[in-house]
Amino acid sequence: MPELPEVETVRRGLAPRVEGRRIVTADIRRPDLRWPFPADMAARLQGARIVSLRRRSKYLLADLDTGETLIVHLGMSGRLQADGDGIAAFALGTGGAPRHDHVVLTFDGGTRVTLNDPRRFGAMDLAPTDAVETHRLLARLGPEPLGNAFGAAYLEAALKSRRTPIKAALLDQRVVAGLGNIYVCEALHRAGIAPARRSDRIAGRRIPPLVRSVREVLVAAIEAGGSSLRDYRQADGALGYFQHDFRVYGRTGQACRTECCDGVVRRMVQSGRSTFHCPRCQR
DNA sequence: ACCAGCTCCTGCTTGC
DNA sequence: TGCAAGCAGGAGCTGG
Repeated sequence: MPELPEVETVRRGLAPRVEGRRIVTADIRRPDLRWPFPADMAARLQGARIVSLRRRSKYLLADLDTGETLIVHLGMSGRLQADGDGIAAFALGTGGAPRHDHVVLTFDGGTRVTLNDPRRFGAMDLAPTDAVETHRLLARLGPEPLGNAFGAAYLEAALKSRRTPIKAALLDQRVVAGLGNIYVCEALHRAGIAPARRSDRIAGRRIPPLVRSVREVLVAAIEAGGSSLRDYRQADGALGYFQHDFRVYGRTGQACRTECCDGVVRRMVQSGRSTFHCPRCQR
């Protein structure tokens, strides 16, 4: 599913098409995704103008001129795609109405934004803009990995009290918000840290390179338009292409891409999730 | 308090 | 070829 780089790519694609635009119709085609929508969501959206489209972690936040913010999470398989203002609609199905188009917003000027989510792990909710950070889905999120609050001092303190493997700690959204399985694997590989290493047993001198690796892999992925594995597409339907730059993710049995390392990428399972790593250069 | 495992759902891939 | 099990990028919840 979309991790931070994918959500940011979608935000950048959508923002110029929806900011300043008014929602003419909100077609809510089912009552829920992971959780029920607010019963009056359509009424609260219709007529509202989107002032700005922001991102917090993996959440898209559309601030409305009504004083509310629309919160969107794409779960594992969610897509948000725009069409109707000159861009061709991305072909989702083979004729007929595409399956799993759960919410369709039509804007003045003709732009249409469709939320498609086969697995329905996604979410949508409305909250007062001035209190959106305290919404139950956002309240416990850690710092943005690309923001100033995420640095070596912060991360060292956060890891010191945790006995879980570093892989699990970086996946924990309370530690740092926005990383998922792919980018944790990639960041740990770039930092040369073994995914199974206990968080509280990582030497202090190794923390700054880890922070740097997290930032580098996210920035590179955003520049590449995200990673397209199964479901993910950019807002205009285009594929991301960072998956071609993976150094470990999904590369079981292939050569490690670290310079001068002759290791082979291995897959293991940590807390039920696949971890890809090079046992040779990650310690 | 912390942490591992389960769970929601659909669909693609893999192996027999 | 057909079928069923396994697996997938998230994350809240439960129970040890």
